[in-house]
Formats: sequence, C-alpha cells, structure tokens
Amino acid sequence: MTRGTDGLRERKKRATRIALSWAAIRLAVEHGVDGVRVEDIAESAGVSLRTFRNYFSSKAEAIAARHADRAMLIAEELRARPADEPLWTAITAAVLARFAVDLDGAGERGTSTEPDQQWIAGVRLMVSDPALQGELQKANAAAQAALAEAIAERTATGPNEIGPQLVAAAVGAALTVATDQWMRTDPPTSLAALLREVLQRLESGLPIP
Amino acid sequence: MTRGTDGLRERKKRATRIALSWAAIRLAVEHGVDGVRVEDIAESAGVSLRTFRNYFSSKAEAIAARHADRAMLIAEELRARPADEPLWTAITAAVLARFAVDLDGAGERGTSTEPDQQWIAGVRLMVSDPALQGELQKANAAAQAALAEAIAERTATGPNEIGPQLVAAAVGAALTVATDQWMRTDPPTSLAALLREVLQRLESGLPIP
DNA sequence: GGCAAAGTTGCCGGACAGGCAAATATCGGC
DNA sequence: GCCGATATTTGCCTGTCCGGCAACTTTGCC
Repeated sequence: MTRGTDGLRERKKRATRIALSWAAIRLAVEHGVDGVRVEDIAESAGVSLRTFRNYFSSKAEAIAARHADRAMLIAEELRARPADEPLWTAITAAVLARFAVDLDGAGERGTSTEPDQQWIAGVRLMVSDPALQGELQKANAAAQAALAEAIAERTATGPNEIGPQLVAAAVGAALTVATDQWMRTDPPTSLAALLREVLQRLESGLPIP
Repeated sequence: MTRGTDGLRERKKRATRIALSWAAIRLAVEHGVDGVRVEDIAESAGVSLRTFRNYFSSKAEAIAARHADRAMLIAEELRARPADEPLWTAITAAVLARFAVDLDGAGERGTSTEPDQQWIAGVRLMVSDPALQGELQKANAAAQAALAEAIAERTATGPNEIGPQLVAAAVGAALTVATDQWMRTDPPTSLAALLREVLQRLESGLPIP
C-alpha cells in the first residue's frame, strides 16, 4: 500500500508541484497576476518552462492549486469523524478542522505561528481577481464532488443521488460566502465564527428574519 | 430612461453579441471546444477576429455568454414578484419562470415549439467540458451577486449582509445541482420538478432522511 | 550493473491576447 | 438633410501561451 506513495520520485514530484504553486502565488501577489509570466514562475521554482506545463496547464491553475489541494481535504476530514455523529455536526467539525490551518498558520509553510500572511494575501488575490475566480470555482467544484461522495458514504446513499450532491454544493457555497465575508470585514473577525454561522443557517433552512 | 437602450447602435451591438455567442455554441457543439478557432467563430458571425475580441476576452466566455445573460434574469424575475409573497415562494416562482424557457423552447431563437435542441446541446457541453466549467461558474457567481441584491431589497437587508449572500449562493448551488442531475438522468425527467425539489430541500434545512 | 519506466528539457508551430491608430458608422443638434 | 462629436470596427503588430515531439536524464527494480 505504501508502494509508490513515498518513493523518491513521488516525493520530488509533490515537492516540485508545491514549489511551483507557492512561487506562482508569491509572484502573483507581488506583481499582480498579469505582471508575472509563466516563465518567471518556472525559473523561481528552478525548473524549465516546459516542465511547468507538465504540472499545470495555466498560470491560474498553478496559483489556485494550493487552495484546490486544501479544499479536497475537507472530504477526508469528514470521513475521519465518528460515524454516529449527526451529519451537520460532523460537517461543521470537518470544515473547522481544515480551516483552522489558515487561521493559526500551522500549515505546511512551517515556521511562523501567526497566520500565514503569504497565504492570506494569496487567498485575497484569488477571491478578488476575476482572472482567478474561474479556476477557484473549478477547484471548489472538484472538492464538492469529493465531499458529496463522503456524505453519501456516511448517509448510506448513492453518491449520485440528489441529496448528497445538494448538501455538498450548499456547503461549498456557504464556505465561499463565509470566506468572502471574512475578507471584506475590516476589523478582522473570526473565520471560525463565520463558518459556524453559515453552516448553522443552512441547517435551519436559511431563515431570513 | 429609454435613452440609449434602443438606438440603432445598441441594437446592433446586442445583435452582434448574441450572434457571436450562438455561433460559438453551435461550432463548439459541432466540432468540440478545441476544434474551433476564435477566427472561425468571428467569421461565422460576419465580423473580424479583432471585433470578436472587443466583445469577449476568450472563446469560453463567448460560449458561456448566453447562459450568463439568462442567469442574470433570475434576479429581475424575483423583483417582479409581488412584495408580500413569502421569500421562498417568490424565489421558486422566479427560477421556474426563467427556466421554463429552456424547457419549452420559447426562447429568443424563435420558431420551434419543442425544446431548443441547440441550446440543450450547448448546456450539455458547458457542464461537461472542463474547459468551460470555469467560465460557467464565473457566470453563476455574477448572477448570484445580482440575486443577492434582489433578495436584500425584498428582505430589507443590506446587500452585503451575510443573509442574502448565503441564500443567493445556496440557490445558485441548488440550480447547478438540479441541472447536473437533469442532464445525467437517462429517461429525461422534468427540470421543473427537480428545481422545485432542490429549493424545497434548501428551505427545509437539507434533511438527509 | 543494467534495463525499463517515468520525468525533464529544448524546440517548434499554431493560436490567443490586447495596445494602437486609421477607417467607418451612428448620434444629436442645427 | 448636413456636420461635428462620439462610438465601433478593423488591420496590424508584438508578446505570450499552449501542447506535440523526440532526445536526454533520473529513478525503480531485478
């Protein structure tokens, strides 16, 4: 089972992919999305332009890749919750567990204990720049598909049934709204609180009053 | 108020835009997205390649444009509902009113009374081809923003409050799920029924029975 | 050590993207 | 109906993107 998951080849590939993506984020934050050429990103990660293209099919995809990878983990996190937990409780816990990383900076970047400024700047860029929103939503769609599968397992439903699909889509939409709101608020509020709120609202039928 | 909305200039522009978008859809359905050059689309609509670029910044945007325009109308439709109607009733009615066009083919294409096969094939292409999904989601996001505004008006809330944003996002997600499901089902079911179901589920807190 | 599989790189041609300025069409007042 | 003001279309040009191909290098495994 560990066959192929931690050979030198695979580790190098993962490292290159992550290096490229971080380089893309850093340069895009620094010079604007259009102020960076793919060539610059490749150079900054120490590979050829052509190799960049073996990993990502566009600049936008490279920038959004970290987000895409992280979003995928929500489904895994949900699977890790105890099976007898009520669905919404489990979902909320899974989401919070995953997003805590963004808040306390204990992500893969490593050293800092405060929120990872580079990552926050990157997210800010992704949600605000129209050139990236498409790719961002694409990543979210992929994560939703994975989430729908995890939900289907948990609820003993077919993964193509409308129920799991709808719940996953609604959760995805809620996360986007919460993140958006979090970015917009000037005195920075707690993302965790916002997440709890939107999920709770979903569960109670989106009352408006 | 009608100033500028029906001059010859504006009508021609709208016509060109629509012609380009339909040409893009038709050719993409016929030859695949990658089998069409922007130049072909421009020629098919009788304008120069450069003019195409004045209207759309990419092939994908041109293909998704009709969907984008239609999705925008949901917000308008909601505004047209009586103000004392309950929110979810009004939303459901607005959505159905808009999507009925896709079902009975009474759209701008004109003559046929049966569902517009060209449009259905186009939608099928948009939801299935990865190259278009980004643009599609981008269009949905824009429509959601408009919808959030309309909801905010109706509920006497600020348009940037989290409530309207979340409802609009959830509705958008639900429409996507319903459409997806509709495409997937082999004996074609009623889209209207699916739409009713997903919206009803949203309103009742997404129970997983 | 040595062969097979996988990854990297350079090169190339076709397509896309958008700035600029000349030509053309529409508008609105007269 | 004519004319200047304004908006649109078009051609041209330059830089970038994108992916196929084949040579070369690295890693995996016997």
